[in-house]
Amino acid sequence: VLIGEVAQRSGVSTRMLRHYDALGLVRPTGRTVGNYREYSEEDIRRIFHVESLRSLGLSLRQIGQALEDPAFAPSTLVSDLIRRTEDRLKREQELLDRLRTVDASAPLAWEDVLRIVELLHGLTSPSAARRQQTVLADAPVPTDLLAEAILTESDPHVAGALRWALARAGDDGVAAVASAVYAENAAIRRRAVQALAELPGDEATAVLTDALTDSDPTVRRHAALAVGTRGNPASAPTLVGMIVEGTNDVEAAEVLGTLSLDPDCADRIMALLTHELAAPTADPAARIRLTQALAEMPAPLAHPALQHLTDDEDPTVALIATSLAGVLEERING
Amino acid sequence: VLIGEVAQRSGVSTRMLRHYDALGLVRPTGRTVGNYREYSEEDIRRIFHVESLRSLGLSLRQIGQALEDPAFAPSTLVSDLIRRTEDRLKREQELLDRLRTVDASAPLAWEDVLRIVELLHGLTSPSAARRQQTVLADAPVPTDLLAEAILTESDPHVAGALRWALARAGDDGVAAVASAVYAENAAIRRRAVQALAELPGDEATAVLTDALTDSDPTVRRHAALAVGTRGNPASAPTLVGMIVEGTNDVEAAEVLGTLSLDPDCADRIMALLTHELAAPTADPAARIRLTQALAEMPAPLAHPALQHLTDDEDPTVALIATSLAGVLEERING
DNA sequence: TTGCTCCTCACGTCACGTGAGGTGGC
DNA sequence: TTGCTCCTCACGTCACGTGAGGTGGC
Repeated sequence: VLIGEVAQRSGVSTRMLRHYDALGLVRPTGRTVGNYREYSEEDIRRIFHVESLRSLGLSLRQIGQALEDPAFAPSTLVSDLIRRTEDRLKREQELLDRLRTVDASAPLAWEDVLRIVELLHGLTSPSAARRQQTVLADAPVPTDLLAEAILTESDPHVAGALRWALARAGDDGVAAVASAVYAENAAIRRRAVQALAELPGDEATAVLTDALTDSDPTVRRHAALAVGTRGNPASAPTLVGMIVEGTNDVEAAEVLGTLSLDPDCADRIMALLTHELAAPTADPAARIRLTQALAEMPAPLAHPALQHLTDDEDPTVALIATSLAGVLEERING
Repeated sequence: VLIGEVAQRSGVSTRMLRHYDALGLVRPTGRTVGNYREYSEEDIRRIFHVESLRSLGLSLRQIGQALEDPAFAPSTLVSDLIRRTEDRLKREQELLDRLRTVDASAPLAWEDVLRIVELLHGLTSPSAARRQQTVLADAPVPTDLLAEAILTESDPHVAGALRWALARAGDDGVAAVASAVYAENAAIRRRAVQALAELPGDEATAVLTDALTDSDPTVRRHAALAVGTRGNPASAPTLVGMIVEGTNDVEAAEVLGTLSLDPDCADRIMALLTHELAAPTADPAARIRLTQALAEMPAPLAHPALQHLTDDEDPTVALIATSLAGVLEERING
């Protein structure tokens, strides 16, 4: 079989078949009288083997070794190829993300492209200081970049700066992070809720209210503090739970106090608090925190409850209740 | 600033800085008396611009144009880069899949690698005939490759051959496709259920029973036929539904007949069938199919029901009921 | 004088495509 | 004779690394 037909049948160009010959990869069995390369069926099978190995990303040199050297085992090379391919895949994915971000900014000139790329480099720098500096620089960071950065930032200071910048950016900040409240990754949901907590407006409130039923406790707690501050009593059970568990309990108690400016709501919160205080499973430290939380409630409701706790069987609770009841009395009388 | 310091500050090798100079990309502003390249701060800024654009995948030639030619707009090039990157990403992903499959087969020699790659090419060939031929060839296809192919095969004939090969492969076939019953993609779940339907054993039955509550109706129906055949009465409502809707109704009726060999089950199925027949919303064609299905039920139960339908207000139903009741009488007496 | 940095020129990498210039078989 | 296939040799691609051989400033 002459080289042209082999090329047709195998899909390998005549140029490459000659190259394989020169490298010694596939030497045609014979030559015609006119010095034409003459391939046997066995040669052609070998060409297909070469192409098979090429489809796995082996270099021609590696293919040569694989087909010649019996001591050259596949295992090491294959796992090496896997590692390298994973690497390239990751880099290509990062490149694509970068390109999409640039494209989304609809640059009119290459200067615009350079601006975005530099911002991007700053925001994804391994140095937290550099990231911080990029956020706080004079050039405002586009909202979508801020949102993206917020959802992946692990350094608390930089995260704070990013949230501040997002809040300053205005209305579209909410839209940019809102969808992340429904992300699969809990860490992303937490960051989204923290960012939304600092953004005003009904839209943010609505999404935060959704987050009250999140599967992740930290998300629920961030949402409860934010939503409670905005006057939604649906946050009350989570806030009481925070006091019981001792996570951000002081802040939670304050928010409950704010919510209690509404009389109906105050009644319901008092019921929750006294229920937890009376629970047989309540641990002493939790009962102390609950007692302290009562002081944030409206005096007419809190005072009788504290009065009742002054002869609690836990002496610490009794002591705190006595003290707080005194403070409330002064407040009422003074 | 001399070239060495520029290289340090920018991270670009002196070799490349000279190359940029030769290409005219970044020409250092001056030369020292000793003919050393002398870069200005402006030159260095330009180097960073070049690196920014390189991080987007532009070639040096494209960077030259971008920085020189004001008419060379980013938009076209950027979307072109995106398209090419998506392409490469896809190819890299396919390569990685191939490599992982090869690695999973733990090849000891390159011949083993070649075998797997050729099977893989055969199974993913765009030609259905080629795929079919690969499945039916003498060399048995490893179970995991069969499973993968089954879940993506769209040609019904090839799919049938794949399921047949999987059933012949023995026990680990179930394990290989079972998890796909919980895949997100409904088409994959359908294929998994169809494959499991042809596999014997309690494990397959358990997974198929799970699929009875799938959100996709086709998945539920395939599961109901399979699970019903294996004697699980939980499939009955779906099977009756298939008769009402006229999808695979004959087969569904047969399976209901088999289930009715158990007297308790027969009573429940009769209740479902007569309930549907009496439903005020039942369409005429559905009532005909339900009437026909009664003939598959045990004669002592089916006969009175058919007798009652002989004076149905739908004359077609009445006619069929009369005829089937006659057949049953013959069967009872004969 | 010794190290160091810089210079230019040029080859090698890797898998090819694309000629140029020439020849053999129908 | 004409068109086709084949031959060898060799340059170009693209972003580099790595010399060789030489020079200027501390």
